[in-house]
Amino acid sequence: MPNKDEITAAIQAIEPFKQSDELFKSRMAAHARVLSVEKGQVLFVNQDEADKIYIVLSGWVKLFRETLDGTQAVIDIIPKNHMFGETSIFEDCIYPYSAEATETSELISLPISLLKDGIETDPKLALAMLSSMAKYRKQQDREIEHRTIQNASQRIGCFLLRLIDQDQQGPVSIHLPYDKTLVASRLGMQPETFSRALKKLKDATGIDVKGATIHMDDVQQLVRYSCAACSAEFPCKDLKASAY
Amino acid sequence: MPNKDEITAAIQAIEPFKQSDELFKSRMAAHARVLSVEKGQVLFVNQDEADKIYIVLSGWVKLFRETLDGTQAVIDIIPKNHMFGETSIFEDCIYPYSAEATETSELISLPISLLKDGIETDPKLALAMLSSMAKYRKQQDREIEHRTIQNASQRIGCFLLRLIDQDQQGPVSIHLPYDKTLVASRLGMQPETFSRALKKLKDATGIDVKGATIHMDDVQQLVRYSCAACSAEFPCKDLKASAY
DNA sequence: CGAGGGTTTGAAGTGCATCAAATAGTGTGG
DNA sequence: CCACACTATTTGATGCACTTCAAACCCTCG
Repeated sequence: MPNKDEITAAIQAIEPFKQSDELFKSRMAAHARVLSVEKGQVLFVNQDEADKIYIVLSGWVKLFRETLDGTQAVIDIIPKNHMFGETSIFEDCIYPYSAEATETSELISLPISLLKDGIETDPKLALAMLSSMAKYRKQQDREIEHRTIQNASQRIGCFLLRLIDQDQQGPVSIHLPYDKTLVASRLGMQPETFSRALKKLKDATGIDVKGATIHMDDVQQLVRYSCAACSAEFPCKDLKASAY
Repeated sequence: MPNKDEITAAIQAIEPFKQSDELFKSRMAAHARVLSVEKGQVLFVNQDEADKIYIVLSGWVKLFRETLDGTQAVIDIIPKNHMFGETSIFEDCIYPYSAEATETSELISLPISLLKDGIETDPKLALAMLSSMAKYRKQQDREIEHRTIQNASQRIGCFLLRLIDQDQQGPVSIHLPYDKTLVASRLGMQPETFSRALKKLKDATGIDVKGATIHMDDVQQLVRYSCAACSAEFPCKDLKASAY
């Protein structure tokens, strides 16, 4: 169970809050509630009235939307020290997606009204939010690009590259941050397709796959394969934020 | 050739500028430059240094990125009275995409520094930008969803629905805003696929297609077909902004 | 009328999804 | 420590959706 200091630290770690008013942050910390959730627990569903924002302390939260027949589209998977639910501030306080813990996780929740007030009264915070929103937008644009021009194997390769410290030279080991099934949905493909595409990636680049651990002698093997079908050049600096 | 009043009106029409300071807007108007561009003319390319933002007065501008081998991913197609290039403010003033006129168009350009200053000094403008950014983000989220769970025909149907005044009852006629080839790329499919998928949509819903004009007796025909594979219900209010 | 671009059609191939089933891996209680 | 139950992952077989390449058609505009 996190104590006050850890809560403060978590709030401080959120990108747009870093430079913001200390008083504002301490007010947030004072109103924070810690919650522990089990795997599969739903935090809210699409179109719910939004009264809280959440910060992930540990574990992972999947954001998604689904159709009446249950087909679902994963929008994002939120890692430790990131926030979600905040976009609803600009949308009549309605969550634009559902949120579910993908494993046992610890979160903190904060009243959304606090953040809303903060943004409206502290111009510096508003600017910081703008900047983080713009960054997110860029990621989404790239996501659309990837799904348009990269095939399944290349998308996996690209995903792996974003898990690496991008300036790294020489041999690298990567550990998948969560279930292969979840990675697959994050990349917009079926688990079966993921499995086969990973094998294809292995044959094409010579990477070494053992369970959830992937090893390669040189990052360039992957770069050549995946970044060929992308408008950006490796290292794709701005995307590192999407990593974990 | 647009005169001063038309320029002022165009600036005034941009969503985030509507409520902003009059002085700011007149300063913008004073610095505005009108430019006429031919079909195919490139305004800037991905990674160019960004010194201007643009507003479309007439015609259409395609935003896209492309890989070394020329494959391109269309990010958006900007209609009249909309702005583009402004996201670069938050990204070291580098354009994150290329821009090309898809037909003879009239634009105005504004120094990006003006907008940047405006956002930093006028909190109201910053909030308005935040709000419009959030709206755009929502659209992009939905775009990803569509490409994940809708097939080609459903995407076309959804696109058509967004061209309609969504509360409309009874018979409707729609005219495609631009080339079918361009619509296809906007929806992430090949022209051939578009052609065949449109025919399939016609067979499935009974809509009437004549060249670029599409007629139907009842919008519900399309709604049943397309919105089944979407997490949102018709009318999808917030997406109307993406229409034209 | 002819040229050229936009659009459609046909034929063939590829990639991914789907369904079904086998296998590997993990945690549980005995 | 083993056997069982359950889940994650892989594999196989098959089908459908979309792409690709090629060619025909259509429309518009000089």
